[in-house]
Amino acid sequence: MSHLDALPADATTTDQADSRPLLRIQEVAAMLGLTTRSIRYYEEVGLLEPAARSEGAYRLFDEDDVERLRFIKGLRDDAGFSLAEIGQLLEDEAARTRNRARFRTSRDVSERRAIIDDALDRIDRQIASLQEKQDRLAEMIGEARGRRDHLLSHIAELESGVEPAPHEHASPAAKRTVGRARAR
Amino acid sequence: MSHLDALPADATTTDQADSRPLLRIQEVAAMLGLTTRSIRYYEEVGLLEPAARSEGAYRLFDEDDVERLRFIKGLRDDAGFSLAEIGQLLEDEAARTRNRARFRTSRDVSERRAIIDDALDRIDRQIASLQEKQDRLAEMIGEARGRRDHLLSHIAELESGVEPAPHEHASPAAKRTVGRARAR
DNA sequence: TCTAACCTTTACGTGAACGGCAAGGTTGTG
DNA sequence: CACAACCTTGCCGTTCACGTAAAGGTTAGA
Repeated sequence: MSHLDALPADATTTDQADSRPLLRIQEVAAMLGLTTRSIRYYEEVGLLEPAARSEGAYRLFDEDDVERLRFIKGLRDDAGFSLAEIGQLLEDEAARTRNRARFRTSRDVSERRAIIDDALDRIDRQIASLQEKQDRLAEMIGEARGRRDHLLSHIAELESGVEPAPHEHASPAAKRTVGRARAR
Repeated sequence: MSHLDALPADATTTDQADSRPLLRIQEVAAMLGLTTRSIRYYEEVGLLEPAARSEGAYRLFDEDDVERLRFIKGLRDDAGFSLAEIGQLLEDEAARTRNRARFRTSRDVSERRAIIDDALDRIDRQIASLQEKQDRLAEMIGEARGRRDHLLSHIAELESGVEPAPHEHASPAAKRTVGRARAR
């Protein structure tokens, strides 16, 4: 299912009151929790290109632009990618997306197929990158859990035989059966 | 020549008869894939404090320091936390580590218990942070998979309505190694 | 003892990712 | 038409996370 916001019909832009609502930079920024400066900067470094410009050169963003920006923000905030890495992940997807519209009318099947395959490859790379990052995170969580268990074993040690043991690192591996107080 | 005063019998660079080996900054750096500058910087911003200094003020790192640095690197590279956030996660764990020395000598069980409980809380917060980040990553992966499926449906659409394409593509779930070295 | 290879602090430089003006043009509303 | 509230480009400033010398002290080995 889609994840698009149902935005109010009230468009502050040139109301061509039809298919695609176009938003100005401030609206997009507020909507996504970005600053206008950031959005302009992303454009400056080639991460996106607004769908259109008004007569007076105002940037006008469509649904896809917003979606793309949301993705960028996610990659930056949640995944912690640099803008350069994000650029790699997005590559020239914008151009490709535009191409998709162009080739929708194409009757050359193999060409259409090639375009879609290309997009698929790119998405697969995106997923692989994210997955890789998630795996490393999982590993770190595992390590943290290990440290946690280690501490729990110390607690168990305290609660049972309370004498201050000689205590040097590395407790016996037999201490694995520590009751789980509360995890996660 | 500097003043040679009463000096604790050890004061060694490479391990002597001492139980724990102390490493110099370059060794630690090479070992972890960090630069010496980074390590000094982390100390500068309060992320760690080397276990000791040599007589000539060389930084000397023990196992715990290395472990801590490895954790910091993970939080930075894999989880994408800023050094400020890492500082939050590590809090004044350094001071707590010093407390552990007191802990070892303390015979007061409730005090020992308190120290451990505190450490446990901190680790739980670390895990929660990592978990949260992992959840958001999972969400992003889900969205990417959604886009992928969408594309696949387009492919199916193409394949059903036309004659077979001359050459085929790689299998759908081919896991391609996107082995990119991280910059910096 | 001498020396190469480390290390120290101090300090200025740098790229990334914006923040924040200024000076001026554009848009919707009264 | 007036005007506030947007927007534009241009440009300089800032924070973070280091890089890169400079000037000198320390350590281990021959």
